[in-house]
Amino acid sequence: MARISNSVRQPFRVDEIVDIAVGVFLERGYDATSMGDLAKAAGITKSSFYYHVSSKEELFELGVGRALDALFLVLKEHESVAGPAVGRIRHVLRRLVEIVTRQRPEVALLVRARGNTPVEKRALARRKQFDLAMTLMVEQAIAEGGLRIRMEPALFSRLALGAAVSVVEWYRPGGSVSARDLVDAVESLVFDSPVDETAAPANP
Amino acid sequence: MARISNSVRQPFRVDEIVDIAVGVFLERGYDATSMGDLAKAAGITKSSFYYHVSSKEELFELGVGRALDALFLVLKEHESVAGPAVGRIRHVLRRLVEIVTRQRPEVALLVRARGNTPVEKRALARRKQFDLAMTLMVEQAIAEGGLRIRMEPALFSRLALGAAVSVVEWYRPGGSVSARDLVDAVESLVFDSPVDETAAPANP
DNA sequence: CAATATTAACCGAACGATCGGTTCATAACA
DNA sequence: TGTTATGAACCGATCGTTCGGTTAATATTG
Repeated sequence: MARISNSVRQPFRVDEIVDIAVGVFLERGYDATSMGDLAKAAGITKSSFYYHVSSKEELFELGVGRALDALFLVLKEHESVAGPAVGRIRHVLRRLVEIVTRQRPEVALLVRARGNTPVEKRALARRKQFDLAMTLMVEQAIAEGGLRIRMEPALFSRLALGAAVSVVEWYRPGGSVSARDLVDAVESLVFDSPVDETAAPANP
Repeated sequence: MARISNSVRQPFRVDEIVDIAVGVFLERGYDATSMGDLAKAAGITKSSFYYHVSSKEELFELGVGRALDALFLVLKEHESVAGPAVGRIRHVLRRLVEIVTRQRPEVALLVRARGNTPVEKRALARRKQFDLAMTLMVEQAIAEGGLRIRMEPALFSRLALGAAVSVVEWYRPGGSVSARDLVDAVESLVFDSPVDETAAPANP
């Protein structure tokens, strides 16, 4: 009926509320998740849940904000701005997979957004900036002669990022494939050839 | 107020209703789309819409059914069962991209399903069978010596399919990239190397 | 062929349930 | 004692769905 004693349970912090929310969003999807579901997952009532966040949309903003912040931080890392563009692409791709494994719920919230509301539109716009940064690196890598692809740079960028991001829909920590292996696997899929290219040369 | 004259407009067929529904689902998402939205898109009232389909869930079933039927038909094609496994994988992957471009709304409905309801669970189970078929081909290709990958077959299968399927979220017919180019691009991403592998050999 | 009966295709209105969100009282903390 | 954190009760809106009624098309009958 009122506040819970600190000796029983510490009061929620906002980031804990967001943790719970994005976790349920990951499993059930954003739209299919009601505020009542989230409150139940937190073990409090809906009205108590609203004490910590002002709206469902705010939870979305906080969630995707985490994902977008993590993505753009990668672009500022030293390995993302120094050296040949091919190496920078490899680094960003590897770090992206790491983020997907570590912040899976938040990334899922981002990549599943349809742009139905202004808030979603803003998130998609920021994501588009990330894609553009990747495309620019691909173009630079081609200019440097370090990358030879048979498609437009934007398409290569989209497919590579798509493969990396698709991981959010099935990866489970502690599952049969480790996060480290996953990073290597995505890089290998994009940069290595699984067939003998000397026999049927794709990049002559 | 009642039935529309045939001279004005032909009555809807069920598949036309499904066409409309999956189209709106693609843009707004299944959960975010109300039956009223669908009726408005069809130009009839909500209750009239219910004359053609019994429930929203039935629309989902009919939609994902289309996608799953198309996928499993690919597995029965001659090029999917004859010849070296590498070639069969290439063919299935290319045909998958074709289906993604041609039946984009239906595929989107399938890959976005979270398994929240029994109907969704059934759809995901069928999809899993398709993934398994792909994995088996990868294993066979490795055994034949036609495929050399640095990861588990199931992982390679998931990433390749993930890259192909990720296309549903951005491809638009008549856009900057044609469906044919897209098919080639996905195959190239998976089977070609964009870097000089003789310098830094990944498959020694 | 004209009258009649039946079915197909639609609409307006309303249903119960659930949605996101609010108000207010109350107990614990500082 | 004022602030913080909670629960009970509740609100209007919207959801998927249903129902009663209406008209166009079609099949049957005389």
